[in-house]
Amino acid sequence: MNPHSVGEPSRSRQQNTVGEPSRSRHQNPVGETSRSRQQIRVRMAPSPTGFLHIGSARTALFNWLFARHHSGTFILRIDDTDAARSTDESMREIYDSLRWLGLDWDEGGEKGGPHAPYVQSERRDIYETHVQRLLESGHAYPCYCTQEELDAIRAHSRAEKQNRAYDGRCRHLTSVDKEHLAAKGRKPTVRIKMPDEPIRVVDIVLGTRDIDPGTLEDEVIVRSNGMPSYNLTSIIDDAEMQITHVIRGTEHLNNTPKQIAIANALGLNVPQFAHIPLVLDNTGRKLSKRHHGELVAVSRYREEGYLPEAMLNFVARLGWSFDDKQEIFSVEELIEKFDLARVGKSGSVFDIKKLDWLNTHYIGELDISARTDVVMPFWEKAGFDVAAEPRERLESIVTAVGERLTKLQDIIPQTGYFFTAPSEYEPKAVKKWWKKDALDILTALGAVLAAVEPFELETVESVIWQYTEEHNIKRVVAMQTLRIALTGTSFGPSLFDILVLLGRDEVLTRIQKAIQFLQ
RNA sequence: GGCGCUAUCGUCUAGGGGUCAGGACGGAUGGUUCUCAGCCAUCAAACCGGGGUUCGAAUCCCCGUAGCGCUACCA
Repeated sequence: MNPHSVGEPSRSRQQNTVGEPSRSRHQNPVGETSRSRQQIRVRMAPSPTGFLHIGSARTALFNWLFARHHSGTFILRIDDTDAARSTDESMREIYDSLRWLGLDWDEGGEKGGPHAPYVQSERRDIYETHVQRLLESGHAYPCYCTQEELDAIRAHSRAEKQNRAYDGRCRHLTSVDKEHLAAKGRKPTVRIKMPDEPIRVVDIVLGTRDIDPGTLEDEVIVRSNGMPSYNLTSIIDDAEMQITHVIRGTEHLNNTPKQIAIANALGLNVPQFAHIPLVLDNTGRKLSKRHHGELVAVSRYREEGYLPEAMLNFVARLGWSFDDKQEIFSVEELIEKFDLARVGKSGSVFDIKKLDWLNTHYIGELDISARTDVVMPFWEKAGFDVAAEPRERLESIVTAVGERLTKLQDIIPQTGYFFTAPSEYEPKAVKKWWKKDALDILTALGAVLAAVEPFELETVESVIWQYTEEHNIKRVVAMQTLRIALTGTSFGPSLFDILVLLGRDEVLTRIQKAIQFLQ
C-alpha cells in the first residue's frame, strides 16, 4: 500500500471541500464553497449504558447542526457491543432526551433507514464477514493470551518503559501452537495487525498528524466471547453507512489511527474526523457518569426545569463561538451559523451559572400562555391542585412571578402561597421586619383592606399609600410586614399583585392569622 | 510509566505581528423599586514561563512547565 495514501480520506480532494481543515477564521464558511454538494452524512453513536450524558448531547448537537447546516443526514446508531452494560431502558432514555432537545434523526434509532439495522448487536454478521477477510488476508490474527498473561505483559512493558502494552507475540503463533492452545480450551480474541508505515490522521479541528505505528498496539477487534469490539464496529459501520464526517469527543483521538488502520486493511473509505474538545467540570476534569453521576444527565436538567432551547444554546457555546458579541442563539441561528472551523481545541468547563442565565432568558421569552403551559407539570408534580384553578388565575400568577424563574421548578417555592396559606413565617424575615409596631400595622391594614371598594389593583394601592402617609410609616416597613403575613417570606412579586390574586377574604384571613401569631 | 492533546480575566470566549487585549456569565458598587428578581450605570479581573525571529510578539519558531485525555477482551 502506498504509505502516502494511508489514512487519507478516500474521497477526492474536490469533494472534500466540506469540512476542510481551514484554521483561518473569517474565511469562507466551511462547506459554502463551489460544488461540495457531497451529501453530508454524520452520526451520533451512543452506548446505551445509562442516561444521555451532557457531553454526548453536545456531540449530538454538533453533528446535528453540521448535518442541518449542510442539508445532510443525521444518523443515530446504537453502539451496544458491550452487552454487559447495555440496556433497553437506557436506549429509550437516550431517545427520549434527544427528542426533548429537538435533535431529530433521519436514520437509525427507532426510525430505521436504508442501512438498517442501526443497532450494532444486530449487525454481527456484517462484522464477522469483515473479520473473516482480515484473518484471511493476514491483517488480523488470533491471540490466545489469557487475561492474566496480558496483565503480566502489560506490567512488564510498563516497567521497561515500553510505549505499548501488548507486544504482538501471538502474531507468530504456528498452527501447531494454536491447536495446542485451543486444545487447552482457550478461546482466542482476534487482534488487528498494526501497519509499519505512519498513519495519517486528518482532523478538521486539530489538524493533520502522522502517527508513529510504533506507538500503536495490535488492538483486540473480537473478544474471546465472539463479540466484536468498538474500534472494529465503529469504523466498519461508518464506512457501511457512508458516514462522511465523524464528529466526536477528543477522548477518541487515540482510537482514530487504529480505526484508520482497520479501514485501510479492509479497503474501506475513511471518513473525515473532527474531534471536539471535552466538556469539563470546575476542576478541569472530563465530565463523566462515573465521577459526576446524575449531574451530567440531560434528563436531570429537564426535570429541574431547564428549557431545551437553553440547554442547546448553552452546550453549543462550549467549544464553539461565532464572534465576539453574540451569546444568544436560536436553534435556527445555530443551524445557520454553526461551522466546524470555529470549534476550539481546548476543553470547556460546564458553568451552571451561565446555563441559569440562559434559562432565565429563554423562560422570559415565552409568552404568558406558553410559560403557564410549561410550568404546569411542575405544579402538578408538586401536588398543587391546578386543575381546580381557572386558567386565568394561573396565568395571572405566572405574570406576577415574572422574571423570577431561573428554573421552572422555582415556580414551586415562588407560588406556593397562592394555593395555600403559609404554614410558617420565615424566621429571618420575621426578625427583620416584624418589630413591635407590626401588630398595629397589620391591624390597621386589615381594617383598611376590609373597607376598600372595589378590591382592585389601583384602589388597594392608593388606600395603602394613604395609610402609610397618614401614619408616617415607611412604605417598605408596611409592605414587608404585610408581605410576610401573606406569603411567609420577605421577597416575591409585587405585593399588590399578590393582594389582588389572593382576594379580599383570603387576605383578611391571613392577616388575622398573623396577628394571632404575633400575640 | 508510555502515547497524545491543549494553554487569553474565576468561567465561556473574540482577536492571531502594531488593539487602551473586546464581549458575555459570575462578582463588587450605585441607581430604579414595597422586597426579591429584572433593568440601567460603574468597577475589579487575563495573553502559563523562558528564550529567539522582528523596528514591534498574546499572535510566528524553539525549549520548558502545567493541566487534561487515552493507556480494557468499555465506548
